Amino acid sequence: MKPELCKVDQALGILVGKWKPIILLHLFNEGTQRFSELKRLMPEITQKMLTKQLRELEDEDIVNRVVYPQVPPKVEYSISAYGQSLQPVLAVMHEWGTNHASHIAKMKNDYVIGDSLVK
Amino acid sequence: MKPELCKVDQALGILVGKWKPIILLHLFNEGTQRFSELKRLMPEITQKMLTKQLRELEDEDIVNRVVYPQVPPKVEYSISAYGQSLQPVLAVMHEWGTNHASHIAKMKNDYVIGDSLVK
DNA sequence: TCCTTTAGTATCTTTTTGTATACTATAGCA
DNA sequence: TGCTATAGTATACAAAAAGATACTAAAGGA
Repeated sequence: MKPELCKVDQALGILVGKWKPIILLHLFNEGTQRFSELKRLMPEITQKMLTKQLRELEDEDIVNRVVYPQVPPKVEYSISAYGQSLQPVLAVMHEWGTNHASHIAKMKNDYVIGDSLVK
Repeated sequence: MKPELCKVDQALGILVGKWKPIILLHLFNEGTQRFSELKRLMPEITQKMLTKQLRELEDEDIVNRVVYPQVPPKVEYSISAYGQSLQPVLAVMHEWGTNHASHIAKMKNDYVIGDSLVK
C-alpha cells in the first residue's frame, strides 16, 4: 500500500484531542447522555471544550445530537448507528495501549535492575 | 470497562503528530531506512521534526536506531520487533479510515442532492 | 422580584506543535 | 585548499489546541 494512500490519519482525526476518546467511551458505556451529565462525568473538561468536541463528533456523524425545545434547554447526545463502527477500532487501540503500558513499564524496570543505576 | 481505565490514548500517544503515521508506514513498507532516505521519502518534513518524531518512536521502543561510527554519519532506522505489534492496529485504523472517508463523502453528497441547494 | 437551572457563546491567555533557517563536525575528493 | 555529504543541533517564530473566565436567555419556583 502506498504511503500517500494511508488513511490512518482519517481515523486519527476523529480520535485525537485530549477529550474525544473519553467522551466516546462514556457514550458507549452509559448510552445517551445529556450535556450536563457528560460534564458531570468529566469534571475537568471546560464547557467550551465539551461543546467543541461534541460538535466535531456530530459533524463526522459519530454522535447524534437531539435538542428538546424547552427551557431550561435539554440536549441529548448518543453514539450514532454509524458511530458504532468505531467500537472495534477503539477496542483494538485499547488492547494495544494496555499492553504497551506494561511493555514500557517492564522495559524501564529491566533497565534499572540490569544496570543498577543509570541516570 | 471504566473510562478512567481507558488506554486508547496510550495508543494514540504513539500515533499522533502530523508525521508519525507516515514515518511508520514508510518503515513498514520499505524496511530499514537511513535518515536521509526517510527525508527524501518525505520532502515536506523538516529535519528537526523527523529527528524528533524518530526519537519519540525510539523512546517507545517502536523503532530501532543504529548508528554506524563513520563520517559522514550513517544512521539506520527500522521497526523494532516489538514495533511490529502496531501493524494490526494501523491496519484496523486504516481500514476504518478508508471507509469513513467514503461515508462522509456519501453523506455530503446525499445532502446536496436531497436538498438541492442548502447554504 | 430575584434566584436557579441548562446549554451554550465570547474573549483572552497559556501551552503545545510545527516551521524556517542557520549552524556544526569531519572524511574523502578534486 | 575548498567542496560535498550526513545527521544532526540551536534559535526564533507561527499556528493550533486547550484552558480560564465571564456572559447569555428564559421558564419555574421561593
